[in-house]
Amino acid sequence: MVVLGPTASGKTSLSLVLAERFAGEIVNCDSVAMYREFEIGTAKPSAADRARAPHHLLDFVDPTAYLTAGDYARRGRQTLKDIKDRDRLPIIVGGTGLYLRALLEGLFPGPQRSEELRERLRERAGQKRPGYLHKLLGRLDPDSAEKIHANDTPKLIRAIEVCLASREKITEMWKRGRDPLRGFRMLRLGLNPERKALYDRINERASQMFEVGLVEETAKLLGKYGEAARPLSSLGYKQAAQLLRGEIDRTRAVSEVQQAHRNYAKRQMTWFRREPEVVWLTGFGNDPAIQAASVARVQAALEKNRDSPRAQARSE
RNA sequence: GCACAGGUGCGUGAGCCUGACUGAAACGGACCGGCUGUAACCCGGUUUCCCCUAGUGGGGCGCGGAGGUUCAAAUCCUCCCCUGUGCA
Repeated sequence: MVVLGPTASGKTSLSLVLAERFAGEIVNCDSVAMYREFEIGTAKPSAADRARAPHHLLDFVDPTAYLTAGDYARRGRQTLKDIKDRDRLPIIVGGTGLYLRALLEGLFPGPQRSEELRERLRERAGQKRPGYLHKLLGRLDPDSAEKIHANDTPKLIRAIEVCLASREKITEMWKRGRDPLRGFRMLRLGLNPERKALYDRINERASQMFEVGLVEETAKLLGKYGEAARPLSSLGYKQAAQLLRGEIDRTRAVSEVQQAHRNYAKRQMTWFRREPEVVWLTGFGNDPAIQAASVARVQAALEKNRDSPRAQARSE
């Protein structure tokens, strides 16, 4: 099953209750929480939380390494399979929409990133006129150029990269479809608290992060890895680094982190609204009423699953 | 209480000198949306005074307040209110 929702909606809290109740294991689906040593800014579950259920795909990437949606999907599927083989319930928890989609529905079968190619494209784009990349893609694959906005550089680069590396149009590859996860009946629980209340909680949590040492953690990471650590540019760490460099003061840093989290939550909701078959719950995951409703949903799904012909065939 | 700076849409803040092209740049916010390997990234849109019109369009109000000059004012003039800084 999946527990999804915007930041600060209480996913961790709900998932732990469900894990304890249904012999579950947590599979993280938050892109930044996968990196080691990024603790405070990612609101990772505490040691006490982690003792309540096994956690997977948390803290497994070196801060200087790159992890892509494709890497995550591959590892995630293996993890899900292992949990299932142990006869436990996998509970995917997180807010990174693309990673969740990559895990459940798969990505198209395209080539992996090529740093050299990207470097060259970026360099040339810097020298040429603004519309350069878009025009280039237009020559390689007019259909995809039509779909990607001329200003969206990262997506243009990926499309060009795919076309060049595979000597095929990316739209042709898309037509071949994805490779969805098989062998699971998914139950998706979505947390959707009232916006105003969510924003209040986000503000509160963001300023709390500063109180418990977000800036100190950032300083430590900067000292150890320099700017090379990928997640240093993500929510919270970015502003803490600006504070350390003296570009902004503490008050400003706090309010910018709050703002960034609010904006992020908004975008997450835009993404999740398109997620298929989500059972939406209007409230926070730590709310007992929401937890009770969730337990009931999971219970019902499990019973239905047990009665299904396939499950009976398996048990015979 | 004397001197100077300033009051613009949800916010910051252009425009004011050199009046018409300004319902008001830009950046933010809020909201909506997109995003198939950097995704806590990246990108797009709407909102941005009220009324009439299916729409093109038209009318009114509007840049602290009240008047005035002018064919025409956020922009020029007068007075008033408020804010900040300097001097008493």
